[in-house]
Amino acid sequence: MKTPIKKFRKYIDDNNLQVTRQRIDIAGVFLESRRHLSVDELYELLRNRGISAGRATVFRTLKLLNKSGVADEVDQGDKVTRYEVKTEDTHHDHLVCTVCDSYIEVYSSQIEEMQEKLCAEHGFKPSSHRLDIFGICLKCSKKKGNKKCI
Amino acid sequence: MKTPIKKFRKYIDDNNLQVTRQRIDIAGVFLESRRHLSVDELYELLRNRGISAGRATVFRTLKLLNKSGVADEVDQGDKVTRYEVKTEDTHHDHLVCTVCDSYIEVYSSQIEEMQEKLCAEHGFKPSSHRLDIFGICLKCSKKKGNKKCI
DNA sequence: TTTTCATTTGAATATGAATTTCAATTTCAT
DNA sequence: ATGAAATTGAAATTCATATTCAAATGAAAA
Repeated sequence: MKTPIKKFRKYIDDNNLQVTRQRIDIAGVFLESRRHLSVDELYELLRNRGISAGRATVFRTLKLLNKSGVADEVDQGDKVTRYEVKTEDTHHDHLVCTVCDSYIEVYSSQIEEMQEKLCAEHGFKPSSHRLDIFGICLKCSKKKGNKKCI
Repeated sequence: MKTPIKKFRKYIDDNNLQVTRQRIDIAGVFLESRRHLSVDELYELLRNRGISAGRATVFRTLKLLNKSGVADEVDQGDKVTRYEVKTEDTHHDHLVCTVCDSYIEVYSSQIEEMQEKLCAEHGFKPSSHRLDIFGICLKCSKKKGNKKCI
């Protein structure tokens, strides 16, 4: 099992790209963070840690991480593309809270199987899918106000 | 059971809006079409039929149709918001072909049930969801070239 | 019908995220 | 160290979405 950072370095090698300070810094902070991050969010996170990197570089590095198979794109339906660290284990779906924007990652092999069956019935060859359930998380449904759930 | 156009008119009435030529024309063409339409696509469709309406009006009318409960937003993951006529029957998921951009609407009550269960396990109150499976449709997988499937 | 007042329209403009440009800088191999 | 090639990042561009505002239209009153 290869670590994300090794995967990233391998991709860089294989494609005759260079290992630069920015790429290492950006990948490092991204991989540590266990959140869904947009370009701007990651850019700010880097700034807060005193790491200098331009937005364009953050943007390009996230694309690179995605192509390396280290990062997955996630679309929370708000027109902003975010990325998450691709887990070694299976694909997962999301329960997205519309009050606090937090999310829970879930996985159901039964649902996956159903999907396979559904595709087969239509002669459709699936390559990826996305299941997002929007609603209200436990914390928020217990609260009165509209404060963020952290 | 109310027809979509009546629903739309009721919404207009209830909100002290006006029934205008443009709104009727735009809603008419949208409801006839059985496709997913973006603002620009619907705008072009209208032009082709010799119906004059500005992009801004098409944009606003689609929002209005959405609020009326006549149109649903669909996100094909390509950063363009499209709308589809909301069906009377249950919600459906999509098998989206990444070669020709066509899609098949599918529905599986079993998958829906699984989703409910999954949410319940996490104390999550679902309000909506989105399941899109991306892959290659039957027609495209039979073809050599990359021509559109229509 | 004519006046009055609010709503609607649509061309133009603004917004904002995604993406690209390009000159300056950095990296790597020699 | 040198030079070719890749990278960086500020600024510009693109493109869909959203808003502005003056002119047009609609509805209600006179």
